[in-house]
Amino acid sequence: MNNKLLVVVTGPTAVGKTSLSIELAKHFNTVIISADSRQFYKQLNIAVAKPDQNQLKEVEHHYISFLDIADYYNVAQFETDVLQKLDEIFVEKDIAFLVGGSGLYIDAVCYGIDYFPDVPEDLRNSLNNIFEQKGIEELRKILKEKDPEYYNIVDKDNPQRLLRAIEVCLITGKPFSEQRLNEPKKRNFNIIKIALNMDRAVLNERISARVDEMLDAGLIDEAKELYKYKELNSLKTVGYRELFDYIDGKYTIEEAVEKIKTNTRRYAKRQVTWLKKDESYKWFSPEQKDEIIDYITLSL
RNA sequence: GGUACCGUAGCUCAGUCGGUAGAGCGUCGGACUGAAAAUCCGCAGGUCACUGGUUCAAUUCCAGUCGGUACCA
Repeated sequence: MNNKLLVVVTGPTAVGKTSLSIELAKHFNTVIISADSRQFYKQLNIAVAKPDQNQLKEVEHHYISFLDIADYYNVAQFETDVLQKLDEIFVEKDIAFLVGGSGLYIDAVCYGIDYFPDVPEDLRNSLNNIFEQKGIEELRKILKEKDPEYYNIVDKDNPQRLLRAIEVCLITGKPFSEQRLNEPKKRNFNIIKIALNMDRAVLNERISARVDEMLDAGLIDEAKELYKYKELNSLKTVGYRELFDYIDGKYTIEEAVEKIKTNTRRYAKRQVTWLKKDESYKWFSPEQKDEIIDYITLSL
């Protein structure tokens, strides 16, 4: 353990993570690592509320716009990448910020994630085909046979959970549950974790206002440009999906905008649910900049 | 002013041949180890516009009042 410090700054979407973290990074004269799984992609800009050019100039950011929307990427890769990047950063700096709203990605950096081999694309495709043709009951049947222990605890209504467990069983030849150690890994730096939140009604208003701003900034045009890639995983994203449906004539622009707002609210709620479970977060209002600086300073 | 229809959950609406009600959406809560801005689960919520009448019993039938919509003047 050295005396280096990673400061996590997270919270629901639209709470004000970006601008606050830039002020914090400037104050501590250091860099920001993004933990926003959709800001990774260079073609996604408006809907994912990426920091703008000026903000990116003010503070050095890592892991923003470093992937193509067609690239395959995952949490485990992120863990590896960020740990390596932190080694580089901590040569010069004593402190770094990890900022974003993707809770699973933050946890992978802080606690690690169990190792599993990559899944060949055709295996995932064929399992998806089984699901589409035979339904979820078939997935349950397969998993029950391959890994009865995990079958007992898994959410049996959730196709992604079932599919993932089956995948791992098939590529490793061992039950998923056996390989899921779920033990926090040791890090050679200290970590403090800050979560930002505010009154839900106020947050919901901010979400609504931000969506309107995105529309003014040209969100519809951005969606039209990306329409041809709509099947990519990276485009299964709030703000694009709803507009793709609008382009398809599924609903009016007004309906699509309402759906973006609703889905963003739901996303924010899921983020808060995830964070509340982790008691290591220290909660602040985004206005408590001075208190946050004091809190970080005490940990240095 | 007249006629017709309507007024049930936050919204859109179902329903009860009279026995105090439901669905979708939203809200709220939750799960979640390689799709995570993804995926999945759950709960709550209604003086059935108001007042009176008939009835053992009215959200339901009747009358009036108020509000809305359409058409006629």
